Amino acid sequence: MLKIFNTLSNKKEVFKTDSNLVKIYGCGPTVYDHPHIGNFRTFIFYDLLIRTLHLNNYDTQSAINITDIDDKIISRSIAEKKNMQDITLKYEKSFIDASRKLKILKNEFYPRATDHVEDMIAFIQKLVDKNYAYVVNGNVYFDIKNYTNYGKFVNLKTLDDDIENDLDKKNKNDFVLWKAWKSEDGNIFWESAWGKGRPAWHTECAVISQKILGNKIDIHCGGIDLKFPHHENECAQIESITNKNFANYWLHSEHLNIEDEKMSKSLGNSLSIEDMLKKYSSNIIRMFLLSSHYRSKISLSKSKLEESKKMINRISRFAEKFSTNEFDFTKNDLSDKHQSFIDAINDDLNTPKALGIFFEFISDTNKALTKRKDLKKINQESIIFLNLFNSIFQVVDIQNSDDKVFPQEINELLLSRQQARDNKDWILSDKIRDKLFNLGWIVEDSLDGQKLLKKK
RNA sequence: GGCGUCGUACCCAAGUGGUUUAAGGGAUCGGUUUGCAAAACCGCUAUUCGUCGGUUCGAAUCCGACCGACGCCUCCA
Repeated sequence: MLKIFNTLSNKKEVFKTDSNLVKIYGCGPTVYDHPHIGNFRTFIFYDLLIRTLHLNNYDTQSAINITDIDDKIISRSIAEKKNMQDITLKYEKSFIDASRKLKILKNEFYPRATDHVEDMIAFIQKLVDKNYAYVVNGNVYFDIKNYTNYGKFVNLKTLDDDIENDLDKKNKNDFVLWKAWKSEDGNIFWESAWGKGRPAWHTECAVISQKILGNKIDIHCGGIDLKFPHHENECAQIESITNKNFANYWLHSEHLNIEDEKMSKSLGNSLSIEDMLKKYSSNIIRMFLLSSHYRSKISLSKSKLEESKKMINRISRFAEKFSTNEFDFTKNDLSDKHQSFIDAINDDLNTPKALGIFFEFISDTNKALTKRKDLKKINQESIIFLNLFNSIFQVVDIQNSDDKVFPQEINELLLSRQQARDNKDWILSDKIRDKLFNLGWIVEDSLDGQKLLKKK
């Protein structure tokens, strides 16, 4: 039984659908710059969610939107004297590339805002017709006073009512649906009944999600900072028209901090995922992100990344003990240990707890292995667990037999080292070990003879 | 200012009323094993969960106050 924390109710709820196909919409990147590791905390969380649904035998259909209409993109395009597309396509590619490298399952849809502007205009017109929106100087605003359900994610009392400088708006928290063209926007605009302009962010997501996934979305997710006002405003637009829940479950992931501060491009403390991947493998980054719960803040630190690396080493060494061509499991073979791992994941995606259970299993199994009894059973149970674990975490590269073929030179060194060992010539044996190390190989002596590992 | 989240060992991090006199990982030190290493294993490291009160037969877990960190209320994953 899968439970997830629904931000609408602020409670863990049992996940229910009337269809086996779960539709998920995740707010994606604004493509004006390279995505950073904090952005990817959220995208890895989406991936975790989808993998967990698959573990529970659901099929999924998911979309992550590409926000390619935005003030920052426009100002950058003007400043750099480039076409808007030259910028957006570059950073969209950067996002997709990093997603692939981080082994994020491919979503069915990556819709761009620019491909749906006509629908947005039609949608805004509907809101205007129904009196939920008003037009001032070519801008269109949503009128929150005309929509009684405003305040799903926020306590309205906390919002103050001063209109301050923005005299166009009736209420301070009215939000813009359509932004009128200004001279700074250059030649970037779309024609509409209200004049030249462009759709605003909240409308982009609202329209795209409905267009791509239909009006029955099971899960809508995003980073915690989008809860208010972005998701509030999406709900207001859609639900004022449909009178139905826009999405049944809203999931929000916490931030990644750096030195106790939120990582963000505007704070200037961001670290691009591209640069991170130069220093740390995708496995390490995944492990780092998944070893805390998605609703807790985490801090980026070198020591934590090093720790993640060591965790992966421990798991990889464990995995190497088993014959890998049998990596296939059926649910019928699950033992209590496997089940408690699944239970942890199904308890609101509790990856740290699940990780603890898996490590406990590794430790127990290593103990059992030293006794060299029940090897067949241990082998099977371990292979199943490794596969189960990896179906969620995806941090172990299972070695296939090709990796066990070593270069000729290395094989010769191994052979002569074995001869030296047979002759109890420890000095020569150690010399060859050092030589192998310098060539990038670690040799270890076990009961079953020499074992060679590639230095990482 | 308003609203909210969090504070668990040297570090990271689960647990959110009794089966926990607090999982798991990292680190340190000692030991087993090994020709020596490495890996693996064993042992040590929180009678205590920010502080102080309260509720309860019983609290890290509920309530209150205080202290500290962070987030949202403006663009943001």
